[in-house]
Amino acid sequence: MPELPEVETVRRGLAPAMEGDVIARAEVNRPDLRWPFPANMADRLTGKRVLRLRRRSKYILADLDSGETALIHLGMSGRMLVSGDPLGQFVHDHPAAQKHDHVVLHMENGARITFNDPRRFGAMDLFATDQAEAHPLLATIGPEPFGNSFDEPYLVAALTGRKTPMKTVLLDQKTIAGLGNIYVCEALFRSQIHPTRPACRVSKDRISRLVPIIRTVLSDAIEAGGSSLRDFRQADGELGYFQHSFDVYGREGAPCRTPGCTSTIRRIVQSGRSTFYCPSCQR
DNA sequence: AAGTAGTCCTGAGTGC
DNA sequence: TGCACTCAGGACTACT
Repeated sequence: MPELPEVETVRRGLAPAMEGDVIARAEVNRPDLRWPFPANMADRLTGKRVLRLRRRSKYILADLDSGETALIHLGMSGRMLVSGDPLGQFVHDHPAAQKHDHVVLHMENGARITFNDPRRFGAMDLFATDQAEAHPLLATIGPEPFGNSFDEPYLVAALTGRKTPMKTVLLDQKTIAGLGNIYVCEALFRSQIHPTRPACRVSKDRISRLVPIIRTVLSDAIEAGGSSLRDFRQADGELGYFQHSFDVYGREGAPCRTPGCTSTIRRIVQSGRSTFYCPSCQR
């Protein structure tokens, strides 16, 4: 469930506890999540300084002073807990270990980072920093929505000739990085594009509107995540999925919020996933 | 090549 | 109360 905004919120929550500090000890409680952890992961993390935390799509990347980069993917149910931060940004004590605490990073500064993931769709990997762009998980990912290479000409080219439904195309990480089921539904609603419409049959005008709409949908959510971050700092330190209000996602049968529209939100299934949309507003 | 279906996993929710 | 069942979904793999 964590999509780009949630992952960015997690990255921002981890940064003050990790950037510039040394991993004093890495506790690895199982051999794998979705895939086996890389060989000797605990040893390769221990004693390394985190130079910076980056994000690419839905992946968090921690560049280490060993020349390696640690990749963290939250999958569907992954959460991060920050506790015991001596800088006072996370004021609570270390909590008792929970079920599904798979990896715990003990920082030299006293902070503790706990990666908890009940469904184990998450992942971790380690590789040479200068090989990051060639990593199989990162190599085929499309442009970042906030990057310069995501613009109208790019999106027009990416949609041209594609008969695939718009919903499916935007969910494809090769088209654009970081969108998941929720924000695709929201972006299509705001741009009034019907989710089943073949990509090649969306007008250039609508496509050009879609570019800023995707950015706004995501930045609104990041802003909401930022406010929940401030709450986390006072509360339990848990970083992951946050409450956010949606126009269509999860609102099957509820009234459309477009002023003057009397329709109710519908749910259909596309390639095995729920799509929510307004049958009147989206064409 | 492009598109779809199946797969992994656990917990929450629902119906009987 | 408990059991069986369905659903959630990111992203890979294996088909058509």
